[in-house]
Amino acid sequence: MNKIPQATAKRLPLYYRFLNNLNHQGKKRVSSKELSEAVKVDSATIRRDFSYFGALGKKGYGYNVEYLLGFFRKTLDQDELTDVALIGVGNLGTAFLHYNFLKNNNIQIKMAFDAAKEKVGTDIGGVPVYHIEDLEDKMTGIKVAILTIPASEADGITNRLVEQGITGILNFTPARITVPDHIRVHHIDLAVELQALVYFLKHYPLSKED
Amino acid sequence: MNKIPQATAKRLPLYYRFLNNLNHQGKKRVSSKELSEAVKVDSATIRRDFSYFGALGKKGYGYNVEYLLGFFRKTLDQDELTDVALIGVGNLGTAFLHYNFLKNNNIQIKMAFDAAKEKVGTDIGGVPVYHIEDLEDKMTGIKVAILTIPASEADGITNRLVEQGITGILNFTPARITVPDHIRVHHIDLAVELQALVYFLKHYPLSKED
DNA sequence: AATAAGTCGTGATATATTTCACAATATTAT
DNA sequence: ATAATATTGTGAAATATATCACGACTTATT
Repeated sequence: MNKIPQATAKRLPLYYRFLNNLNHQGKKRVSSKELSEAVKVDSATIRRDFSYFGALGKKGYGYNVEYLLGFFRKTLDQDELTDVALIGVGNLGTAFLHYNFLKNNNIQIKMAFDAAKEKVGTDIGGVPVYHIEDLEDKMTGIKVAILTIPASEADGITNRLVEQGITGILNFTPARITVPDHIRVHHIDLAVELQALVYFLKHYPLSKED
Repeated sequence: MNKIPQATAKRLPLYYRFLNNLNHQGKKRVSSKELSEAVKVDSATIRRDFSYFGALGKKGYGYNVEYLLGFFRKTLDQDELTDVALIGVGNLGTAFLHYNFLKNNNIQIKMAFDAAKEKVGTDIGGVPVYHIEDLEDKMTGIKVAILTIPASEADGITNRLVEQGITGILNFTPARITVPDHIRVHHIDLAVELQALVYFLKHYPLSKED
């Protein structure tokens, strides 16, 4: 089952969300062409992506929205809830806390940490904010963390997270953190994204979108 | 000159920032191996990336930090300033406004727009906030926009940006916006990123980082 | 001066991803 | 019923990216 290409895996949450929208709109069937226009992914790519999970559609018909949705729900473990901790309740962190992941997703931000006294003890978007000192005490059992702290804090906090037994980190700091091999880190660097866009605009005019 | 792979282009801002750090630390030379450890990119990939720009290093020595930095400064148009407008001054938008892009970068957020009266007229991180109604009036000459608004607003605002003559959009809304072919859109979907990380953790244990 | 160690640049290869294009099948229209 | 149209699933080809591995050259060491 581990033979799904990573590029495909990255598109699954996107497909899932759009199928959910269609379902709410009461749409019963959808073709790869329609889906392609909605999510801006080539229709052949969509069919190929789906095909890794078997023959989910019907020739000449398309895909049954409800069936496909149900299938992805299982595949993406939408039943199983994943608890996440957020470290750093600045503007970016707060944006995450207000994002209602539970609405469509299988992810729940269970707690947040910050060093600022005025934030500790509050509730943001229903998520309690604890002091960063209490990380080890409070975070038992949580395997995924979102890092929205200043770059200068990244290494120190990362080490504590590793110590605590984390398995995945979504790193929004510009620092490229070092972790043992068994821990997965995804980097999202807002400045790099913006710079890359500007670079593409200057050097790859008129090309297709990313 | 347009033959640089996109994957390489996406890493350039990253290299640039780390070279800048090294330079500030007073380091004179650096090898692809050292750089590899810092930015977590395979050293052969780094050498290949650099090689698209010619022979920038010296065999047996490595790369001269200052020279390489100067080279990238030119290549990445670090001299030329790109003005950017930010649409939507919520938590995510505010995070961007506090990010000091000018420090290391060639990008300046020149203005921001929001619909909330209490935000209009203020200055956040040195960036003036205008009312979204005034978008067409104020935004003349700006070619790049960051979209940090609710998904429901995405299509409407996008159309106005297209009308106004935008060429690039960094879209943080979950909506996949539709634009004419000559406009480049990069999507960053925070929920998708988090879901993808969780999916990888469950289905691709122990693999290398992304 | 000779040797050892370090490092680049790159041809070749491996891996990953996307896209084409079409047979097979389902639906719709007449 | 029949023909026309729509759409999947996938082999094959194309494209894109990453990695290996080594000759050539530089620097450091003895």
